[in-house]
Amino acid sequence: MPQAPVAQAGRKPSRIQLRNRKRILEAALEVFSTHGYRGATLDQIAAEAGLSKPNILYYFEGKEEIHVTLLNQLLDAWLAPLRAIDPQGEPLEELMGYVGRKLEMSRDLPRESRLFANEILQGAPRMGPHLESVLKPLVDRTAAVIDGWVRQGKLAPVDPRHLLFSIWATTQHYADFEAQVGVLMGGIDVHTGASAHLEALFRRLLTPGATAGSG
Amino acid sequence: MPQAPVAQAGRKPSRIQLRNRKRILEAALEVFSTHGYRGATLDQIAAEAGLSKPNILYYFEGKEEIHVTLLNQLLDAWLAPLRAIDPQGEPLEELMGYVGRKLEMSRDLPRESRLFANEILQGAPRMGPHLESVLKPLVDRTAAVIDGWVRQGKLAPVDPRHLLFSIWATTQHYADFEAQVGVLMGGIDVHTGASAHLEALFRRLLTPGATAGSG
DNA sequence: TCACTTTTTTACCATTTGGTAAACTTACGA
DNA sequence: TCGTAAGTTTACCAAATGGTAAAAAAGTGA
Repeated sequence: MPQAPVAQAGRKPSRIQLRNRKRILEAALEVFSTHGYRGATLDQIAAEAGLSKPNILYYFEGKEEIHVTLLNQLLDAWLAPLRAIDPQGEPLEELMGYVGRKLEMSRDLPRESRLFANEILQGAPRMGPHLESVLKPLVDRTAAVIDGWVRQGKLAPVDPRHLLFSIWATTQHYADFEAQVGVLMGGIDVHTGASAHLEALFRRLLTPGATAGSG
Repeated sequence: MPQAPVAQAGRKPSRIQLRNRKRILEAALEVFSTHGYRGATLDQIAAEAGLSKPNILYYFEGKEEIHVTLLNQLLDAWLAPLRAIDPQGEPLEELMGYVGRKLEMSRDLPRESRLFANEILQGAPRMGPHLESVLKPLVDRTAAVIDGWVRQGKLAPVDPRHLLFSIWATTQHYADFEAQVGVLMGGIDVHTGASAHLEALFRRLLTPGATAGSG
């Protein structure tokens, strides 16, 4: 038998298999995140990975499998900071810590951010189920925690889901819209300013006390 | 002479020409905004516009020209709310009005939002110059206005550019990440909640007074 | 109605691209 | 060191896709 679809059947992945699958996924992250699913080609990924196209198809069943593997594999890492929120912790500091960690991820893992942004932008055609089964339960749980904090008076009243949207939007913006941010900021010291700004933005929103808002 | 590139030479566009160019751009907005530049095909645009592919190429020189035309043509509409900020107005209300208008645009013109998001995400390969020549001067001017307001004590201290990033990110998030928002919100009444949330978020940040922030 | 221009359609092309067949090479246990 | 399985390469395809040539079909002013 030629071309045995090593894909995901065998149980003991060899060292070569491990190394090459990792190479391919790394290359695919680079290419998919800059060109989107449709804009990326197997040839580009192959070149980036230092392998031939047929060789790539020896390790993955096709372009789509590479993409889905990447997406699902990275979602866990992407959501780690959200899972790290401690319901027993100090509410304001837990959330501010979350903001800070998300901003750091935006700086350190911009390709992952853009990969997800591309996928969601186009209607999550290859990740819809995963959003339902992984993201939604986690968000529901976190929303309940935040609601509890609000009811205890530890936080100013907020809609937990809209709060999360704001945190995601503002932090990931620096990765996803880097091309625009770069033009407008001259490229210098974006992170420090962003950190101070988001710190103020969310601390003011969440600190309980005087109810700012006139109607 | 066959196939005369009517593209942009002649000075008096006929009624048919006007109508068909409009149809094509509308169809292209639909298709490009959902699939991205590379993911969109001329056949899709043609089908959506109710015209044949060669007929589309009678009105535009190629796929790229359609895309660039759309982008540059829509950028003005997209930036209108920013231009509408009145340096003579009441600072807090000018900015809160801007937030509200941007959120409405996100709700009413989600395709435009996604079109730009797609382009920026991939490094603005077809809009880089326009960002420099149109967006940057406008942002520089607005930043100066906001800085003035801050120095007059009419606003709490903020970095104007990071403020704008936050406003863009939070409002456009509802259009760009609609697939995700839909999963997490069940699709009901997103706008009302978003409006209240962003109102609180930015009003608290910008209202001058006690300096919240411990570090 | 006629001559002429504008618009549209019918056939095509050349490239690109995801994917395959099968030969060939390398790794590795016995 | 030999045989087999794992991995890689060379040579291809078929479909999709951006684009063109040229003829046919409207429009249009005189």
